[in-house]
Amino acid sequence: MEYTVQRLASLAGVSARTPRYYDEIGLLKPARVSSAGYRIYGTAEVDRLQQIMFYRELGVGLGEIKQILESPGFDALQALREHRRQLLAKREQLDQLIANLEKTIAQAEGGRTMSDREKFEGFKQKMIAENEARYGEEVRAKFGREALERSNKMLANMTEEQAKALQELSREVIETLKAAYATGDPKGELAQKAADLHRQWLCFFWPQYDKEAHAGLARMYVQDERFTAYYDQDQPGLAQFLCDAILAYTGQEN
Amino acid sequence: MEYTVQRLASLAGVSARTPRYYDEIGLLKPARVSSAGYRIYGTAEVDRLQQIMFYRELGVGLGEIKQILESPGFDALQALREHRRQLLAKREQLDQLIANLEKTIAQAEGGRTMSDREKFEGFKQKMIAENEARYGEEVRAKFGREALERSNKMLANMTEEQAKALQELSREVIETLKAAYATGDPKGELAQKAADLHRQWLCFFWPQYDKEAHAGLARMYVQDERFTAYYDQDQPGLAQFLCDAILAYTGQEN
DNA sequence: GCTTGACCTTTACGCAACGTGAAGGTGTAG
DNA sequence: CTACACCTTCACGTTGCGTAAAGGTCAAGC
Repeated sequence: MEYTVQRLASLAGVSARTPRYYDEIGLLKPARVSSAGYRIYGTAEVDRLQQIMFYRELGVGLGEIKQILESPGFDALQALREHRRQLLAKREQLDQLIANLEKTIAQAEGGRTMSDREKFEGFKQKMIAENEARYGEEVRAKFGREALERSNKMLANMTEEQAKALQELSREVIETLKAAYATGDPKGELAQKAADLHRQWLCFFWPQYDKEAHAGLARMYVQDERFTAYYDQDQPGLAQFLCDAILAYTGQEN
Repeated sequence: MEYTVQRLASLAGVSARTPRYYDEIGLLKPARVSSAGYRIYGTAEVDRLQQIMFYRELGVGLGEIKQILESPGFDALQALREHRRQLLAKREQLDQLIANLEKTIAQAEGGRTMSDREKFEGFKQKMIAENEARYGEEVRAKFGREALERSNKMLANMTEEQAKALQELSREVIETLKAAYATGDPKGELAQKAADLHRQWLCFFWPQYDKEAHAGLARMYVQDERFTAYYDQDQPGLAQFLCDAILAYTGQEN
C-alpha cells in the first residue's frame, strides 16, 4: 500500500501539486523518500491527508489545520466555533451582495434607457452600501438589524421620483447648511432649518424618527472621518456645525 | 476640487494604496500629475472611483470592472447575470460548509471522548463530502435534490453502530468483489453476491432502491476517475468488473 | 532660513493555495 | 533500445492590495 504523489493525489481527488505543497509547508511529509528522490506515502499519510481534506472542506486554513493536527491539546472545538462565526458573517455579506445584484439586474432588465438608468442605479446602490457602511454597526446595535434591513429595502424599492426627491433633499440640506454656516450661529433660524431638513432626509432611511438617535448620529458624525471628509470638502468645520445645529434642534446640547 | 491620493482615498473610504494600485493597473488614472510627481484627481475621477466601488461592492473583479467601464458596448447586464450565477453557487457551497461545520460542532459539544469521536465524525463528514462529490450532480438530476439531502442527513444522523455497519459492509463488498474477480465471471455466484452487497450498501444512501438507477450508477463508475482510482488501487480492472456484475445483477447488461 | 512633521513618490516583497511551465532524471513496457 | 509516462526541483503567476524602505515635497512654526 505505497503511493507516489500522483496516486495519492488521484486517490484524494486533488492535483499532484497539492501533496508536494503540503510537504513543502510541512503539513504532510511522505513516509519515506525513495533512492531516486520519489516521495512515498503509506496508509498513515493517506489518513492524515483525509483529515486535512476534512478540515479544508470546512474552509479552515492550512496553517490552522497544522495546529489542529499537530498539537493534541489544541482546542479544535473553539477553533471551529470561531470559524463558524466567520463563515456566517461571510454568508451574510454574500446575501447582501446577491440581493443588491438582483435588484440591479431587475432594474436593468426593466428599462431600456440603460446608460441613464444605470448611473441612477449606481447611485442608489452606492447609497445602500454607504448607508450600511456608515451606520451599519451603530444602527444595528441601537435598533436591531431589522430596522436597517427595512431601511435598505426601502431605498432599493424607491421609485425614481422618490430617489430624485431624496437627492434634492440632500442638496437642500447642504445648501441650507452652508448658508447657516455663514451666519455662524448653530441655533439660528437657518441652522435649525438645516437640521430639520436633515431630519426629513433621515426619515427616508429610518422607519421612525427618534430625537435621541438623531442626536447620537450627529455626535457620531464628527468622529467619523468619512462623514467629515464628505461635508468638509467645501468648507472645513461644516460637519461640526451641522452637529451643533442638530444637537440644538433635538435639545440634547449638553 | 482637486484631491491627492490620500484625500481621494479617505473620501471613498479606502486606503491610499488603492488609488495608486488602480493607477498602476490602468483602472483609474489621475487627472494630471503635479510638477513634483503628485497624483492629482478631479471630480471626474471621483465619479469613476465611485463607479468602480459600486461594481467592486458587487464582487466584480477589477479586470472585469475595467472592461465594463471602458467598452461602451459591453453587455453589463449579461456580465451581472453571470456574476449572480457564480455568487449563488458560492453561497450554496458556503451553506453546505456551514451545515457540516455546525453538525461537527454539535457532535463535538455532546461527547467528551473527543479524539475518538472526532475521527469518527471526520469519517462521516468525509463520507458525506465524497457522496456529494461523487453522486451529487447525477443523483440530483435523477431524483431531485431532496433525495440527496435526505441521504446526507441520514448519514449525518447515523448512530455509531450504523456507521460501523456501513464500514463493515463496505469492506465486505470489496472482499467479495476481489474473490469474484479471481473467478473472472461477472455473472457468477460470487460476483452476484458482491453486487447484492453493493445494493445493500447503496440502500444506506438512497431512500428507495431502483434497479435502473443502480445500473446507471454502475455505468457511471467506470467513467469516474475518482471511483476507478479507489477500486483499482489493489487490482486494476476491479471497477469495470463490479460494473459488469451490477449490470448482470440488475438485468441491464445490454 | 531652517527644522519638523505630515504628506508624497517608486520599488518591491508578502499573503493563500496552489497552477503551470521548464529542465532534467527515473521506471517500465514493447 | 526507445518511447512514454511519471518523478524531481526551481521559480514565476495568480488577486487586491498591506506594508515597509528609501527618499523627495509642502506648509507651518521658530
